[in-house]
Amino acid sequence: MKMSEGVEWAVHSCLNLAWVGPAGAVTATQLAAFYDLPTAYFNKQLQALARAGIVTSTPGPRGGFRLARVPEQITLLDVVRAIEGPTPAFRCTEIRQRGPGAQAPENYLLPCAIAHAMGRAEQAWQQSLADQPIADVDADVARTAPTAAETTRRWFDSQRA
Amino acid sequence: MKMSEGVEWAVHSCLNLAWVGPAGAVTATQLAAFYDLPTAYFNKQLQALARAGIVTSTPGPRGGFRLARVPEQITLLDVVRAIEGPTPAFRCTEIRQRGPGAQAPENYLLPCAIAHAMGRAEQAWQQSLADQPIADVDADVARTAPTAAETTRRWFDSQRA
DNA sequence: GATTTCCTACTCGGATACGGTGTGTCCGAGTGAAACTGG
DNA sequence: CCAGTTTCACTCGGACACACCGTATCCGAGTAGGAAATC
Repeated sequence: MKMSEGVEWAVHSCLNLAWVGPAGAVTATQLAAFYDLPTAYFNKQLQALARAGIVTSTPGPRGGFRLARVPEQITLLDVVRAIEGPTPAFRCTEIRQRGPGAQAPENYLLPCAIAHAMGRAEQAWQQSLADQPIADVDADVARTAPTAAETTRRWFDSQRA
Repeated sequence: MKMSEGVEWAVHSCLNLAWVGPAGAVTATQLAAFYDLPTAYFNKQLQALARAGIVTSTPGPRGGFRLARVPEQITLLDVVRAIEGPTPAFRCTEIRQRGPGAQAPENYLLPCAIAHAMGRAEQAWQQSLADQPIADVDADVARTAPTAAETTRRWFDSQRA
């Protein structure tokens, strides 16, 4: 069970966009170049964020991406679901109803106990993600690497010139 | 991010083994036939459980698998980690240290804030799994489908004859 | 009849192919700005 | 000098290949039990 690599890129992009601010749009090329990552694939992930309403995209010259909301209102769950999709990790295929062990359909009105337990765990995971907005991650970065935000902002500003 | 299908099979197998009891070993062929699933692949999952010390395997005629511990001491986390492996879903590739945005290595002594936040969520997930032994799932099944345990046990007994 | 030997059938276990999803890349549609032309 | 028009470079957006891991399968090593031969 592995999470898509794009999630890491997306969260970093949200942080970068938050640091740059809503004034100017940042292109996918610039965001990819900042980490030396494949441009086109990076763009693909940003499109997913745009579809989810996390960032807004403007085409044409001087276009690019910018945050659609303030960092306080973008949770990690939003970003993860935008990239990974809404499908839960554990998918009950109802094998209990298959084979010679199967009973009458009336016995399967209640959900599978295993799926129930797994769903509970996943809900705990999602809750933890939902409780952490991008702003919180930003605060953690400000505490552990105080110079990162300002340095990043200046680099993107220099690219715009 | 999807979990391996084998997890569902493994948990069901643990429940079935718990219902049959430690007296007689159950073969992979029987467990697979019970749900009408591919035998060889099912065997592969059971091997993973055996490597993790969740079940014990005995070769030869009258051989098979049986639970290595009582259901109270087998958590869902044990089963999931046995099948999925210990690798966490989110793997930080440290892209923050790549590209022109990289700073001096001394700035990266503390762990990445994003990986930290993701790790916190995964820990909540694992904790929820660790808090639910197979015995709890068994109890839930006994509540929602009281006849399942006894019916299953009888079917496997009939196969042994 | 009891014991030893051998054999056979059955089990798990790891090594070997196939397919689907994530990964990576490409080119086209749309847009805004800048340059050019005419008044 | 100013307004209108044209052109063009730049952006996102979706459609197109490649690779790796999960899925599925097969055959071999090992073992227990039973049958046969011997005493």
